[in-house]
Amino acid sequence: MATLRDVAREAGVSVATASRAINGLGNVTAPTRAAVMAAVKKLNFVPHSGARSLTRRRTDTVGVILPDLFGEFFSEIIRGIDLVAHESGMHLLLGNMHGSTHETAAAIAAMRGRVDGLLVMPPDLKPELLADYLDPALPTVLLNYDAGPLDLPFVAVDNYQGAYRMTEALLARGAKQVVHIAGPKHNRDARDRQRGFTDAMAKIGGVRTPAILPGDFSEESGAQAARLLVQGQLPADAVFAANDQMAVGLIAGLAEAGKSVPSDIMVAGFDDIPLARHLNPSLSTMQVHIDRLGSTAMMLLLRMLRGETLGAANATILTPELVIRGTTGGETAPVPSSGARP
Amino acid sequence: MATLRDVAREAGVSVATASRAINGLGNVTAPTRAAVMAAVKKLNFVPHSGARSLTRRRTDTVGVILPDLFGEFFSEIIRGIDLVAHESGMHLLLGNMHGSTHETAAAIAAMRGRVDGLLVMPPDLKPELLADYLDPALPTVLLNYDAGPLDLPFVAVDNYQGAYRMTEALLARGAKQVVHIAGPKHNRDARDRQRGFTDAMAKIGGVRTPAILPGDFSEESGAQAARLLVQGQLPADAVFAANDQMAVGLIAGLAEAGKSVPSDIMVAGFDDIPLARHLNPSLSTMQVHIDRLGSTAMMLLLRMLRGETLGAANATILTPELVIRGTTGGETAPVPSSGARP
DNA sequence: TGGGGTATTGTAACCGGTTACTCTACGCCG
DNA sequence: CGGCGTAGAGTAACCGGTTACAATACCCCA
Repeated sequence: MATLRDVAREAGVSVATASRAINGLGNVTAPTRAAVMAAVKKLNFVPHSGARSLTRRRTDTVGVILPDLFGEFFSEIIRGIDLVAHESGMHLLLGNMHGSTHETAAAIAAMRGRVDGLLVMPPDLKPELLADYLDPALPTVLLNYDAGPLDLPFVAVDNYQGAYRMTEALLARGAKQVVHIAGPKHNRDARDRQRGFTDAMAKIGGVRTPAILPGDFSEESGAQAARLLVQGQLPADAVFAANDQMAVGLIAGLAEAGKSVPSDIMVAGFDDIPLARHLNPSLSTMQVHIDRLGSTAMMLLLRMLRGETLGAANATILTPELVIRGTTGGETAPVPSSGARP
Repeated sequence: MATLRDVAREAGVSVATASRAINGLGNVTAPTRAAVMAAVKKLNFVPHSGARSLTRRRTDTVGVILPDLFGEFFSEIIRGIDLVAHESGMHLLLGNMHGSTHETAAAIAAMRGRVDGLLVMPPDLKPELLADYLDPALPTVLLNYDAGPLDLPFVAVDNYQGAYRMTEALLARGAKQVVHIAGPKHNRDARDRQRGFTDAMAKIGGVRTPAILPGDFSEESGAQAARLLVQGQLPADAVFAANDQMAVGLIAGLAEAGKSVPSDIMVAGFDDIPLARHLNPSLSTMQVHIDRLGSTAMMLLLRMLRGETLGAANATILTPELVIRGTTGGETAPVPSSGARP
């Protein structure tokens, strides 16, 4: 692969001149520039981004560290980030914490020198650990995580209010005994959603200790909850799952047990993953514009990269919207949505 | 941010010794190593990956260039790639061609000096252009693309045989008039699937010119096809869509028109996206293990990175499997699947 | 006790660009 | 016609690591 030195030699100029010509800086006569460009073409020269970023002290890349890189939820986040990043000519370096704390540290460390800023979503990491891992000099925006004393800007979903409103809606539709399927115990989103649920049950429903079944955000744990519900003879006329995935599993489990939704029991989820509207009956849920989570965070990061100093005060809280569909007795017709590929 | 020089000074050794100690090479006494490590801890030193890769001439990163970064299809590919890459300690740098040829060139160029190898999926790029863009010295594996004379290794799905087998299955289930909804005209996968369909119709069904409706792989184009089918009074007892997305739109469109699946008309798709099994009735389709597309390509790339010379002869063709579900009158019960996050 | 061998450590070049600073040559002015 | 200002081009330091090679120190044995 040709280097800048090769180009300079070929064009009969110094590396400095070659560099200036290629980067379109001033102080280069037209003929000189032409000669350099000819050499570039001839040698098929492409600047070595690694070397370039070393001296420029800029990589034009942002690191994205998520618990996972796939699934509808993360896929949407990445899409939101990419939308904004691409507009600013930024590249995305993906890191994956694969669920382990140790991996998280490694992922963050591996980013050093490769990125100008970081977007991190550490749903079940302790703030102290995060402080250890992060480089204070590297602009960082957190996703769904308020780091408190670390004073980092973040973008989050108002899980508490969302859960509160969904519970309220279920009660308004006539449910008396609403059961919640919780998410992972240490997961912040899950805890906030559970709080919203219990508060709404207490304040609106007048129920002090509503029934809560364990879950871990997976489809299987939703099916498991259905079994508990039916076999345990738990009285319930509505179930609010902490996320859509569990609601999907729950519905399948209920169907197996011969319960019909929504006539026997109403079901609601949280997130509005694309699948939600395709179920039959379609799933009532709290709509989170997941992609906005990513794009908003990326915009905050861009501001930091431009030199602004941002902190927790610049946090953006996204409010989810109530979407009533078939599983709570709303409209049932599935709505066609976006395009896609093979 | 502390540099290696800082660490060396702090530990009272030379940079060379510091480097050796940090990288665990030999020829460093225990006390020296301890001193260096203490300095590393104290200064919170993290090696600068950019600088490191410049001298090592290795980045431990692979570039992934896809038409898009999101959606269930790409998300699954990324998952497959990550699975293998992560095991080998490799990072993923994502590039996006955003549908434009010019962007594709830019994306590939931006990878130079940042990655050790490339995974590229250029579904509608001309081979000549690809040859211009790619660096012959950079190990590259193509996804769903046989570059012919370029002689690059690739991983692809046997679209022809898959479509043939699905058509065969529909005929075996008693369909007489099978209609195909095609994908984008210039898309290779789409064309191969169409060929498989027409060949099967001719050889098995004895139909020389089967009905084919236009489509573009999007859900909306499937709904559009449903309208054509119903309004055009096209006689059909089965529809084979070139991908699942279109099948989803088709089913919604048929429901709107009062046609019931599978009793009035059978429906089949291709890909087996996660959504397929959640539909009601669930969608019959050709199961492609999309993640394997990614993981297999990554494994080929790893071999090249280890020094093997691979070409088109090393291509892997994945054979999709027939999955009969409710939309062709098979089993109807939805099957719970994998876990996920909020 | 001196010489050879080995284990540690240091010096400095290098990866491939960028850029501060220097040098040269030219045009213009007084 | 001499001196100054400036544009164009070159030299070399530098980004932050790695590593070939040189230098030093230490050990052992004859």
